[in-house]
Amino acid sequence: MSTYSLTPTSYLVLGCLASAGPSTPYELKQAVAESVGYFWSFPHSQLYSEPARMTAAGLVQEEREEGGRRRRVFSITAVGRAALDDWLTQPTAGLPDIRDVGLLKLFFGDLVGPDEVNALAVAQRGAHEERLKLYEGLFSGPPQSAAESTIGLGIAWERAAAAFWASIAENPPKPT
Amino acid sequence: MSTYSLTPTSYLVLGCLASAGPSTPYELKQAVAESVGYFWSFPHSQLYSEPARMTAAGLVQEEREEGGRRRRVFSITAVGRAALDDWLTQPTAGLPDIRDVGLLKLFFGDLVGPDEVNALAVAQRGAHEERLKLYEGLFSGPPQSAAESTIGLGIAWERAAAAFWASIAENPPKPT
DNA sequence: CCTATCATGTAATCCGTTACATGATTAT
DNA sequence: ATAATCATGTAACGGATTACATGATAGG
Repeated sequence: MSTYSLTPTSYLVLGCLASAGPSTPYELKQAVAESVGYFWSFPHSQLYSEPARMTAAGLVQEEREEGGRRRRVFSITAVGRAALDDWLTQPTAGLPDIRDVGLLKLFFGDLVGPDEVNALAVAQRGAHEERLKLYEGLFSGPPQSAAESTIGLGIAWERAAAAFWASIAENPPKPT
Repeated sequence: MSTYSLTPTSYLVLGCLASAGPSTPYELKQAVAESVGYFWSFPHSQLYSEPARMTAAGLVQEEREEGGRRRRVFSITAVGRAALDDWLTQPTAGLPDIRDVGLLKLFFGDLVGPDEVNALAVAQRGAHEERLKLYEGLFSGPPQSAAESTIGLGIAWERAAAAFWASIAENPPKPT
């Protein structure tokens, strides 16, 4: 047997197929772009290769449309659904790395100078505030689903990050 | 010419070499583990392969110790330092994805049920609080350097995330 | 009709991870 | 001595990104 293992991307695709029903890669791309893609993005090519890999593993099955373009339509199998449920049922206490390029530059800020750190802080603050506005404009009322509730963490993160960079800009760290 | 391009990991290594001076991969590993590794971690094997790649590109040079174990010692070259300064000087307005596995599970929470979502929220809240305590214990006074100031974002993030998951646990999203 | 954009897909490369493996050093 | 742990390194695999490429549709 192969050492095939499912990545978060795999489960993302499985979850989308379970939620939205049979989909073409392009439909997946669109669905991802306006929802989960806000906090977990990747290029569209993976929405072609990942279902293909999972088809080989039996978690997903592929059909072709009859007429016209004969696009591929993927749907989740019972095996795939079981794997997804297994994964969703494990609570996951692990935390992600922040892996923020701006923060990495700040970390090495002493190698350059306060001006460069300040420019970085201003740029980062602006970007976070912009993203915050985008998030705040997405929904009006309280979240209507678990999926919608995820935006809350996005908003909290952007607020925290914008405030952090503002404080860096106001009170730049000076090396001793 | 090769299409060699520097990744954030490359700059991380360059920055460590610029900050700490010539280092062996193991010294890099230790330095990373107790500082930048808190928000940008990777396995130690990359601290062997990455300097090797950069040596080929002329950004870093390698020497071997004389006696005993003849370990590799890497040091940044003038070319490497210039590349690092270039990178540090560009302000980087780009934002990272959150890419949080727990958040991904929450996103698909409607596929399982409120109990599973609650268990997830409790586990995530606990993990974030634990990490928060770790961060808060690292330094006593105000940050003494740009590097130390990065912990501020870590703390802000953990607080925001812990509060978010607490709110999910208290007020679980119910699908309509 | 022509062209710009959307839609759909493939190929190749490479970074990052996982796994393996072996020298040194310390403790008992 | 010998086990255990720390230190150091390599090999191989595969997922993720980048780049390329072509088919449809709509607008002018």
